[in-house]
Amino acid sequence: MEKRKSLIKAILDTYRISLSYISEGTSKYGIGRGQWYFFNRLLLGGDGLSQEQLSEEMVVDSAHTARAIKKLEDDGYIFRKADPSDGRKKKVYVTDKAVVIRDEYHQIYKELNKVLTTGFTPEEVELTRKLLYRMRDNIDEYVKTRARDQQQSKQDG
Amino acid sequence: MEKRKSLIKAILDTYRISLSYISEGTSKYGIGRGQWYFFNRLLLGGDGLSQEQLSEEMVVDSAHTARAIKKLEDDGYIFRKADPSDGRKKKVYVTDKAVVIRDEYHQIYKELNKVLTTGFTPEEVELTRKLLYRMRDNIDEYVKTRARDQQQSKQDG
DNA sequence: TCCTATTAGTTGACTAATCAACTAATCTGG
DNA sequence: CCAGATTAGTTGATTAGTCAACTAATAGGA
Repeated sequence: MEKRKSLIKAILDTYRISLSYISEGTSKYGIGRGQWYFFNRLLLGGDGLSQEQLSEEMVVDSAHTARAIKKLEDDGYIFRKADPSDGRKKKVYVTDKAVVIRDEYHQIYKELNKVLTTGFTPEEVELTRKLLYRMRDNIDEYVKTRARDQQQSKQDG
Repeated sequence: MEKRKSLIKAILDTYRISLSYISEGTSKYGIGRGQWYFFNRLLLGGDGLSQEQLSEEMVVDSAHTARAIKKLEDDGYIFRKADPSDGRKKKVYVTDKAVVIRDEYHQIYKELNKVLTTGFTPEEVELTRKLLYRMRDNIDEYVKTRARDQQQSKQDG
């Protein structure tokens, strides 16, 4: 890993430093490093997802989702409702307590975005976003395809 | 966090998925999710750093560095030598056991890089690298400046 | 229908990472 | 030189996240 050459090192650093920034901002709401992205998705991106959907979208284990969602529920930010059409599923919704802090909470991420892209032109910001999602989709596709192939070869014997 | 809009979400996803890819590759050496980046740095980027330098460069707590380095030491991949010029410091070096697997180990990251940048032109790869490090430096600078300011205002009363 | 396979969620055990408190060594100002 | 401050590293307690084993509900095919 030569210095300033590796893509994954830049991603790792940016993730770690951003996380310390975020958790400082969210800690006053009692929301920790393991919950902010769930809360974010539900409060700013829309609620009513099942835990399975959340796990898939957040790219984390369902065990972690269960515990993170429980913490947000205990803290009064979300509630869960059994899905009437499927007794296994629990759909997750934000409470009024969450809605009240929405704009204030959103600021943390708007500010982070501003810090990350300091000195970027609007075109550079958009370009960065596109390149990042292309990388994200590349590795996602690769890992999923490999998992499918392994599943297949197991079935084939 | 609107879908496919957020920079931090793309970074988070890419980090998580890449990590699962990496740990699958490194696990056969007994190197886990918490050690690969230290080992990478020492084996591919040069050894002889102190734990403090490693913590700074990897952007992790020194407590984690101590434990990760201890694990790599227990597994025989690295060794530590007291710095003769400063009795507090322990410099970290890779062992022969590590050097032997270098090329093979390096492949994991070369392959990851290839997967991440599938469909990228060489110019796009270079551009991505530059944009990522600019973001990394932006947030790093911001967090460090704020830490300094807080330190300052504490001293001033 | 009923038997099996799959899916959603939970729990326990483990590894990863942070924060705070501590020890020992070094540095610095008087 | 020496007393107080800083630095490097360790340890304990806690939170974050994964993996495996489990329960309960659903889906699907004979």
